[in-house]
Amino acid sequence: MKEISSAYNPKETESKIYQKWLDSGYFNPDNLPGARTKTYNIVLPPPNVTGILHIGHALMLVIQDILIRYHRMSGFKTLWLPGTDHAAIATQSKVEAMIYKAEEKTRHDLGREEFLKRVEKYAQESHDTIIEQTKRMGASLDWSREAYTLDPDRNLAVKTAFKKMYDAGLIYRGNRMVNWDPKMQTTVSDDEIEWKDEITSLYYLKYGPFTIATARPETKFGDKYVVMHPEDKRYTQYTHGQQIELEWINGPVKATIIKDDSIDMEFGTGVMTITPWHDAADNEIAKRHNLDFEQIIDQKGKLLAIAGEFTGLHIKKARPLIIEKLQSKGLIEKIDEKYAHRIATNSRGGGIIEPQIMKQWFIDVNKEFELSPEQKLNFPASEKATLKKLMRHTVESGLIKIYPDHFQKTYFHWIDNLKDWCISRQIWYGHQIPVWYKGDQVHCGIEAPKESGWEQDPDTLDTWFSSGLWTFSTLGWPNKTKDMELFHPTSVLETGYDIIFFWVARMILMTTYLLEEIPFKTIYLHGLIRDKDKQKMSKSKGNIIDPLGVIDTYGTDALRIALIFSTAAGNDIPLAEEKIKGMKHFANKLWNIARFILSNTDDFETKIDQAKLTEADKEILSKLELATKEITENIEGLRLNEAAQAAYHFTWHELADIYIEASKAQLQDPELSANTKAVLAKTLKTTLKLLHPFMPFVTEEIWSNLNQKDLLMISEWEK
RNA sequence: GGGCGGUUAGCUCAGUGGUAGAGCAUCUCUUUGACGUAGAGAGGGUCAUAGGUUCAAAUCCUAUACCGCCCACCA
Repeated sequence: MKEISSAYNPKETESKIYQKWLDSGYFNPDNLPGARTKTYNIVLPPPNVTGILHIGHALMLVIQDILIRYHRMSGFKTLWLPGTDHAAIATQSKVEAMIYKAEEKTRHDLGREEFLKRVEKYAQESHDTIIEQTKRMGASLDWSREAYTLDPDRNLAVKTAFKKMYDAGLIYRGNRMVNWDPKMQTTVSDDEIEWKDEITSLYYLKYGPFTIATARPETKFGDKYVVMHPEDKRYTQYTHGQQIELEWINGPVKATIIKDDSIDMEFGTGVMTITPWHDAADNEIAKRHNLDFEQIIDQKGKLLAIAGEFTGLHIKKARPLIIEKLQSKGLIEKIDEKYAHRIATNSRGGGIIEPQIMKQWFIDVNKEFELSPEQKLNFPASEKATLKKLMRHTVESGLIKIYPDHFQKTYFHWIDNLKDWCISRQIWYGHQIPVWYKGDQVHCGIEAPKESGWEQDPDTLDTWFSSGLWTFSTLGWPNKTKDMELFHPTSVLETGYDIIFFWVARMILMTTYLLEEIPFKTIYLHGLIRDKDKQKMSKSKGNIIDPLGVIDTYGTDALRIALIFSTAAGNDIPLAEEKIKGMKHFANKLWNIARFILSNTDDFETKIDQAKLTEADKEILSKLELATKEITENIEGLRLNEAAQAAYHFTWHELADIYIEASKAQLQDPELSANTKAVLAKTLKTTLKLLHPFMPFVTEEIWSNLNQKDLLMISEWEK
């Protein structure tokens, strides 16, 4: 027999095998042999260029690679399309921090052009790292089609999409309340806000005859509306619109009584004053009653002229001084120093959110429009569409299926509460808004106007605007390409459930409008990986399992099957290193099964003689057929964990424990020897195929010893 | 305040109507020509609790308890 080490060595094998796959060209569907009329296609959720590969990426890559390899072996024209995301705010803030640390310079010190050069350099390096790491997972991605959310092709798609929506009135510019991050000097979307618990002081202030409570006295200068519930019996003497004179921070003011049923009578005194410019809830009340909006705080977090003697002070510094003044004027009734509330922060590395009313670009989710007669959404022709309606319709009608299905409710709930999406950001790294101004004129287009004097809007687009186009911008849209024709809509969108709002919903929004079809037929949501204490993995907690470290110790195949083995869709996964270790044993077991069989036969093409089958032979062949059926059905049904368990169980407890033991005696029997070899050969070959999607490296390596004419990765999955 | 998920072996998790499973841990045996990074075997579970449906429930229904997550304009 050939000289094969008794222990499987993943390190030696993996890079060699991956290169072999690359050389074969089979990652690219155009190179796959056979007729292949059916297509199967997944776009990789693009990892952020700033990041390094974490265990969540590893899980995503494994799930998708299993689906891809299975379908490739099953005769589909299979495309898995890779790419990375420029993650605008996250990337910019990271580079800004690095530059400030090294040179004490801000982006404004460097200027837009120079700063962007720096960001691009960083993004490029970071990109190379994460791509190398992705390859180590064994991902069979078609690198010839790799895309970047900020490259020229995607930029064309973004501009085209923007223009189409602008022309249809679905994108508008307007003054609205936004989440302003004074630290990064940009707006942030609702979904990018992270709420943090904080203990602070709650001040009870005397506001004329009332007592109002506030945690933010520095916003109170402009308060001239006092709001209470219309049914609050304590305040029946006051009427809506009534005006009263009272002494306030900087002197006497005239306050107006407003009755609004959004007021919680139980809270404090049941009375509050409002700050429509700087608080979302107050803003809603003010809009309902058509009240005045006054800005108190500027974009840097400093108080405006309305603050009188405090003008120009930063709110942080102003607060104690304001309290002092209120104290001296006798306007403070009491202070609750242990008031627990939540503050909004920018989760992408910025500061505390200060709501502001600003001129921004928005996508109108409620504006009605008509779909073309060619629409592939089965949306009733009699009805006017809105983005919101289409988002709901695609899932409700079953055009798009979500696994596990309870996430449907989450999805609907989010849509029902969806407000217009603020898409402009005041950062520099990203797609610049394709709108130019000249005096009062506005031009939206793919190219800048030819005449001089036009100036482009300096803002960039929310990173999810470009991500929302991902399923088709990667296929060449807006050009009419062969890839678009073949591979859209995509088969499955596989991602973590934490990203359903950010991304999944936005892809549906963009695709249903721009293409009038669905972006994908199935959404498969995986869970979040947590440590054994169910904590989210994060650098600050120091509980990260580094997939690359694990690969070095146990091998990629062990990590892959460990990740999938006990992972039901949508469930969080506390990953224990012991499981990976156990799966390393499994890879080794398979290796030695192959070694045993290889030491007994060189010929893997011999036909099995049905007449000579022993009971043990019949048993293993029938179990093999059963396992094949079970694994196939489970992969088709997206129960990858059950498929993996079935493959594991068959290999270890049917093939190794029972049949290989039985075969030892049969091999000694001259009557049975030849046929036993044929059964062993057949069983090994099929087992390798069954395990290949889960453990591609070790199976391909063993396969290479079987004198087969082509790679295991394109061998036929025999159902 | 709404919504969702979880509670199964010492630990971490699979299992969704029909005799309870995996990895790790524990114990015993095996240095036999596939495998000592191992194998064979063993112990260990009233499947959170209480009701209900069913011939049959870890699995379906109802309630309770505890844990966790998401959403929300409580000053």
